[in-house]
Amino acid sequence: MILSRTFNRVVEQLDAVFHALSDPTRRAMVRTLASGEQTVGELAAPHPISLAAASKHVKVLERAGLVHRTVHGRRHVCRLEPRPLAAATDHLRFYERFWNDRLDALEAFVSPPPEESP
Amino acid sequence: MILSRTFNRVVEQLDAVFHALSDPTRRAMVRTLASGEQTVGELAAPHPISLAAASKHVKVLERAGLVHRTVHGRRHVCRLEPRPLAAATDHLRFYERFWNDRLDALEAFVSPPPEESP
DNA sequence: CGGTTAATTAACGATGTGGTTCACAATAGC
DNA sequence: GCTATTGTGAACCACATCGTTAATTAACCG
Repeated sequence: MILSRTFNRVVEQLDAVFHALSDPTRRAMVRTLASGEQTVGELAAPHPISLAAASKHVKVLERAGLVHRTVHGRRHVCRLEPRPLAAATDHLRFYERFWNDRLDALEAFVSPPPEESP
Repeated sequence: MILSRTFNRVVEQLDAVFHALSDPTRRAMVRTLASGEQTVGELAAPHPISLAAASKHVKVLERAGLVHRTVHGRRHVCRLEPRPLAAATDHLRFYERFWNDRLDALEAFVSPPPEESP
């Protein structure tokens, strides 16, 4: 019961992380945050959207656990949280062997390697 | 011009891939496909949804380039395509060093390593 | 041929998304 | 204290999503 609740939390977290990353503006914000903390305004600046829209994006990132916010006076300083990114990467890494095999097979098909000497 | 169009295609592809992965049913389908080809019906079977709903999910995966479909008579056989997964993984791997550093810093904070002998 | 099976398409509804504008709260600074 | 700055919240719009059911297409099979 507790286990299944925990499982659900993990699944929903993954949902939220992938959904957060499915928007190019938010991916750009994450990239920006990788180089250091930024306020909501600074995150919004490079994008042709209103501050209110940017605020919503930040909230999506926050809900996904990708961003942590610290309020300093009237400035909201955002910091990138590494763990959900690591979790998402882990999830994809599950397929690594699979797509290595598949891509190797593809390459082998395109340019077959020389036969071993019999 | 051509370059920017190409860039847009890549960005939209990433959008589509992350969006496709943001749904737990679709992630489960992808996992299933990692163990071999499956028809739409077989992909639908484990999930408590109609075949029509599953068909839509498959279409989303297809649009993201994650799945390739081969029609054999009335059966639509789906195969996992590795490249978009590799692309998404690459995108996340950009942050790998970042979150390694951050997690190391966190761990160091929680349990400081012994001081070097002075 | 007729019936069954596999899958898509269409139409609908509830809900979510991404954007806007405007009003508001709270802090900073003169 | 007044004003400008920073950010959120609410209301709204157009559109996408995820599910349903019902109708339709296409292929297999007895």
